[in-house]
Amino acid sequence: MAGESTAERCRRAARRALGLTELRPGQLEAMTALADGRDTLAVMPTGSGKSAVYQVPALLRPGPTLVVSPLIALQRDQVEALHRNGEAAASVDAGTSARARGETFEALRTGETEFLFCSPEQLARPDVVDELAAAGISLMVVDEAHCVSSWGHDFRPDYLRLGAVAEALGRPVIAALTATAAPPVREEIVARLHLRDPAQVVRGFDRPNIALSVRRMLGDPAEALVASVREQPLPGIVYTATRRRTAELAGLLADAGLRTAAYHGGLRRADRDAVHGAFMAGELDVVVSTNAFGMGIDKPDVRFVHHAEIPGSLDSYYQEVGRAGRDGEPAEATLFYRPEDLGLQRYFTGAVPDEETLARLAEAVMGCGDGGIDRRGLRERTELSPRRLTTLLDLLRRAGAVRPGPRRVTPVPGGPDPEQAAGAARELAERHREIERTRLEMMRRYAETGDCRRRFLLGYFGEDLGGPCGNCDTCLAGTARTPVEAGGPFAMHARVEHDTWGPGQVIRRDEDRLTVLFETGGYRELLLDAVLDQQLLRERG
DNA sequence: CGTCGGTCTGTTATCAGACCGACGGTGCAATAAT
Repeated sequence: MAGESTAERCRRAARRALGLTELRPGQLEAMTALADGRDTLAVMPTGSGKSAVYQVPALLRPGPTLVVSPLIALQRDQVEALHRNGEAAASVDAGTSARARGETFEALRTGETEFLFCSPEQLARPDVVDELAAAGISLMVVDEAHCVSSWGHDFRPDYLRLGAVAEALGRPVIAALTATAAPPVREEIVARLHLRDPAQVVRGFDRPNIALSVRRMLGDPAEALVASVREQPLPGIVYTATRRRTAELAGLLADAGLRTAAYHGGLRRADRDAVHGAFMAGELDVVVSTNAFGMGIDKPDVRFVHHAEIPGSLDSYYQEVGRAGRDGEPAEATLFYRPEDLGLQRYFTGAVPDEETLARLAEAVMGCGDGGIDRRGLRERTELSPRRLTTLLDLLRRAGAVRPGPRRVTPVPGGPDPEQAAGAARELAERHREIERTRLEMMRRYAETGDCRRRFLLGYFGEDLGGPCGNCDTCLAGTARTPVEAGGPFAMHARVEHDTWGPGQVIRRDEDRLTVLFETGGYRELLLDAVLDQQLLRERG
């Protein structure tokens, strides 16, 4: 229809294909940007219709849609949901037979299938990338996009290759979707996925119905935690830091007469599914879990989320807490805090690759001349696992030494020699670890603050809650102060620069101190007096 | 980085404390044995 605006076309498609009569403002904004061919980063809470954000533009744009999703279970859920709407969708994973694979790609090429779901690991296979390139993917969606930042560096390094995959696919429009991402995580998603001038649609992080509190523990919190759960409306989730602890706490809760189960990544598939299913069906009062329990759990009536140990960042914490009270009714989030527990998280952020291995790898690439070497050959020569190889190659790439392509890895002409490259790569890894440590440090400050917890948390995510929230322990105890007047030097959100940590932004302002998020230094707290006396910061326009 | 469990040690224990090493989360894919 000539003259019809993109937004109007999105509304109509949403109504016709998905039966959505109302669109939320953020939803429409993100859809419209994508339908107009603009890369988009959408940060929207679960339950705000993130799927529609990519499905509507997918239907409006010619060419099939690739959806990258971290869990096979999530891929299947989404495929089923699309089938229920009468849309053609499929997924491909390691369990897909060669024959089914062939048929799926064929259907994608002919336009019979609109949506294909797969993991980042599938996209590390050159044959899969070739098939998708032949199908002419027009929209690439990265669901749970915060995984790029939280998993890419070590656990699932194929997340780091998605930007290169997009290039190899002829650079379709990219949609990055997530429920939780603090400003530096957003920046990393944009950079890693090579988003070009993306529309950023960020909708409210605040979940005012969740009461926040921290209980400082001197000894083992188990007893206090069990007592607290017994007084609490059910159901709920208890997060622990180790697998062992899930069984221990689940046992204590069972002794207290609660229907409870332990959950972690080491359980057999069938047991995990059984716990998940029982929790969703309302047959369990409490699931005691490691951080394995989470993505894909969208149960509206979770009444509490307790943490028996501190998690590694506010990003993780808020993601886990966000599983409470999705129905909007009152819910509780309590952190049982012991400073000793920070040690485990410090260990988790630990390892930096050694320079010798990096140099050996750099040497192996450079010793092959300009034509480079394929990944298989590199694996044989260096005896590194595929995962390790991907992680190290990414560091060497950022050090300007190598170009890791889908098949071959080539040296950068005129780049640094292996020793220099290894040194630079190691430094990048060290810097990343330091930033991780500052994120843990922010988690600790949340646990120890006497100020309004919600204001602290939202400040971390880049939002300014005007005054104390009235629904956290510090507000109820009366220790939460009203925020310092805006204005003056180094106001909230002011752009600043530090000699060592480079450019940054003020993300929090207390009476006597500033918290600044530096691009290269991570989160740092600076005493205002010292800042003024020693001129530690300069304000930038 | 901190905890846990085992072993060692010492003006000889029905013992206490030091010391040491192992261990700790998230899932994909691919493979081996039925």
